[in-house]
Amino acid sequence: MLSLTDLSSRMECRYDVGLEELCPVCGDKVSGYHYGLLTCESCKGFFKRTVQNNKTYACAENQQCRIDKTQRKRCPFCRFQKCLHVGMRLEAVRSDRMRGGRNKFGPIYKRDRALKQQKKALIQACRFNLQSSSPLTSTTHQRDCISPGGFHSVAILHSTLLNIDQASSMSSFLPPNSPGVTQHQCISHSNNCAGSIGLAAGIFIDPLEPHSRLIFTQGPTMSQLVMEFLSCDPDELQLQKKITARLQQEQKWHRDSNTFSPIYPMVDQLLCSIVEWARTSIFFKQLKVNDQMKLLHHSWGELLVLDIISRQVIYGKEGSLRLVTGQEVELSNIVSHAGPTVASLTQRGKELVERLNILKVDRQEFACIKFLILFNPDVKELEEHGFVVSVLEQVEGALLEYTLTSSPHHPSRFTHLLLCLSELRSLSTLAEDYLYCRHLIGEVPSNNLLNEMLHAKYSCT
DNA sequence: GTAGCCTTGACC
DNA sequence: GGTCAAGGCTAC
Repeated sequence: MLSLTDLSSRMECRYDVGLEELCPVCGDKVSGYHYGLLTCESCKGFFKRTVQNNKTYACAENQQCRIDKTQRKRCPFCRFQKCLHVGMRLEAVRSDRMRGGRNKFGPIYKRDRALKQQKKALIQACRFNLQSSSPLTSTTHQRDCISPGGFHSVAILHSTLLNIDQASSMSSFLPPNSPGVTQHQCISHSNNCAGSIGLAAGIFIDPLEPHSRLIFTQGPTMSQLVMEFLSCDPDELQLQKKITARLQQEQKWHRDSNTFSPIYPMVDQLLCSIVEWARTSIFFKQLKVNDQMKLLHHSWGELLVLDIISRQVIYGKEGSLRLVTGQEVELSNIVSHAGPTVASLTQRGKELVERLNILKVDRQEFACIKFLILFNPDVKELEEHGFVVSVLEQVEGALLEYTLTSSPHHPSRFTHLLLCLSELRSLSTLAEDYLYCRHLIGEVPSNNLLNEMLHAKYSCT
């Protein structure tokens, strides 16, 4: 059982990881701001030597070397690519080698410090609020068990992330993409994701000059980042048409079968759209496929619940549940026909929607929350844990700044959003447990993404 | 070549 | 005068 204290200590752990500041390149202890961001002393020196001496390295492997404290010396090529990827600035290395003084990043460092300070204060306030609210009950001991060895079936998600067409229903969600592209390859060899990386790190790669050096522009503002998150969201109308068409096709296919409830294909289609969203999203698409899978196996339930909840806030009507197909179902109908778990889920979901409606949470904030859920540094054995931490910090910073700008008279808005996220996580646990129980009694169709996700989550118990 | 420590100097 | 992010020095 997971108590609120557990949840709180996990949040504490996660945020302390952020606040004690590990080097985003190698995970060593940070010694200060160097060349645009907080890094350790050795990566600072490495970056300086590389740029000052105009060094060129080659990778003996496949340019996907893991860079951590113990292995950072092994591959300078991948280490330097990672330095650039996390946002170290070439132009901060002085060409005239003048010592001392301040550079033009002073105001950026100052703003970053102020944001970190404010975030720390708000998170502490949030933690205090959490500890004084009622305890949660759930069975999420398996949440800590995500590991590559624990997956029974990873075929559908893996091929979806690699964009290999499956016989399964999700194939229509998959536009072309470069399989298995890492952030290193992305920066050094491809312009496909220059827009996203550029926005994230203030880097611009001239599309007409693929072999030109990186051109550094002014760093992105947090509001730019929020807009980037929003632009990753699929168009609701297109999604509605696509899923409706797929469901009609499946209905024809299974016309003679009355074994499965129609809700499962819909959940499965929602999961496909979530995977597709993640796969093409800023930051996520730069991760290695193994890390992508680990993050999605961990967060699919929360993303699913958020998808359903946000649709009610943005498009829904009071007293009814709006489906992704655009249909409306009376909540009273659901409650009267459902068992106690679904009735409880419906009631708690309704209350959460009411809270979000009172807060008037907008699409930008929902877009940020999706990234907060996806980039979870608590997921075990991430190869690029430092990158995930760094993205999470950027998302938190962007959301905090957005709430302070859009609601200057409501400084605790960020805290309220985090509290709503906490309730959403609790709801997700309940929903996942429910789905897994239905799966055990054979109610969930096999060979689909939902089935695979349930297996991945519960296989290590 | 690496990485820890030292020196420098603009900004507050 | 203190701070801190640059470059420099040097033992390994």
